[in-house]
Amino acid sequence: MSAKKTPDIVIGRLPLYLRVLNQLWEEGRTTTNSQELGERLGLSAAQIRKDLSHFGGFGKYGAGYEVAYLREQLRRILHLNRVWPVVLVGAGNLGRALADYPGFRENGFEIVAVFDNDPQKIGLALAGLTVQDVAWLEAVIIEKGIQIAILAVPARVAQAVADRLIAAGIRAILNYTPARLKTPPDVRVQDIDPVARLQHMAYYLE
Amino acid sequence: MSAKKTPDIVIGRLPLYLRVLNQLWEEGRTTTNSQELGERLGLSAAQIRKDLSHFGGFGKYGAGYEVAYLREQLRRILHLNRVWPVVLVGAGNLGRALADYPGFRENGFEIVAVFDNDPQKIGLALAGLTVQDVAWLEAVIIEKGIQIAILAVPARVAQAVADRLIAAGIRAILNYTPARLKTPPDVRVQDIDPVARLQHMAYYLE
DNA sequence: AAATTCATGATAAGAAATTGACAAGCACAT
DNA sequence: ATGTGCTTGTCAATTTCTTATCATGAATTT
Repeated sequence: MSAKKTPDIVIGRLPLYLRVLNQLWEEGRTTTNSQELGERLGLSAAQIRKDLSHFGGFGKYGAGYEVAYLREQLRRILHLNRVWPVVLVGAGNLGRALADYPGFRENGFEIVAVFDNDPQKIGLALAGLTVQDVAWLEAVIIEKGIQIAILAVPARVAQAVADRLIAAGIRAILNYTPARLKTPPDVRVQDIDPVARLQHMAYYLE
Repeated sequence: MSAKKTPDIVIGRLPLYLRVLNQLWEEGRTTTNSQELGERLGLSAAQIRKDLSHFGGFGKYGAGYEVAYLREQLRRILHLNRVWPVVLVGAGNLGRALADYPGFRENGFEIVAVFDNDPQKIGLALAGLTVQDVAWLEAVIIEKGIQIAILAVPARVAQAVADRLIAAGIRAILNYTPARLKTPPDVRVQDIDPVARLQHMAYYLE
């Protein structure tokens, strides 16, 4: 009776599929197939069909997939048929670049509040928002029912801030710090760790 | 006679091990063990031992690992016993934040040149460097023998710039654009895709 | 209307990664 | 010097992930 959960690794590929479908859509294409998707993504056609099969049959035998329909289904599966409000903690160089980045809003994630603890930064205007004192972090998260946070603070305070975020109701953290966050199992963390990525690639260089 | 290659997924964890070892080192610890490393990283002790075993025996039976020694070995394996010069292409919001980020230099990667194609940005001072015309991209890469590039340009020109980088001798690209780069097999790409990460996490929210 | 073509979705096979278990071997205590 | 305790490194077992195969069913052609 175990409801076979879809593997997380499969979920992680769905955003890639969605992005290619968005491209195809912008190119005016109405249909595609697993082979084409695979070529664009550098994955095998079999894998794409297998991944999609976890959620039901989206294609037509002999004809492939309708771009608009599959796109819509993926958006539904990933819960992207809404705009998710996001809090950004940290208004340093990185935080400011993130606040200005239009890609979040364009893809369903809207930064609705920015926090910092530096009096010099509090009150600063940033991408249409005002940097707020981190003291009000919990109040804003609770009031607006926000579930997603972007963490762009110094590594040494990352865990403490994360704890506060989680206590206030945050369930997903995009972690730009190199700290390994300890979180309860129902809180998701994704690390953005460019240094680790460079180090990974350096292995293959000489 | 096939020299069993170490799986890429293992290589990808080594930077995480290294970071924890750096922490332990800063804390003044001289020894550790697979269990402690596992706890700090959220991995099983068995996995850490297995990963390390790909490169030989670094520990002592009954006693664990010497922090300084294991750290040094990992740095050697990852080719981090040197400073890698890096070119940064794109001096927009993101590029500027990356240029200012001290973490690259602190971990063995030094941005030695920044390029853009916008006349407004060319000549700008940026973290001790001057933004150069992207026309000179190849010349600088070749002259300095650079193998690593950070790509922070608009998505629509990402592939074209990547092609130029590769032709000039770049072998590793840290790709901040959402484009899926097509590269020869001997060129490594690591994508930094925060939107995809948020979408991944959104699946688990309600 | 029947036959052919085509790409899916399901299943099976294969490959890869993780976990478990334990002999090996060093350090420390006796 | 011998014994005990502890953690590694390896091998085997298990689990997970990917790839290959093919019957199925829709669309198009004859």
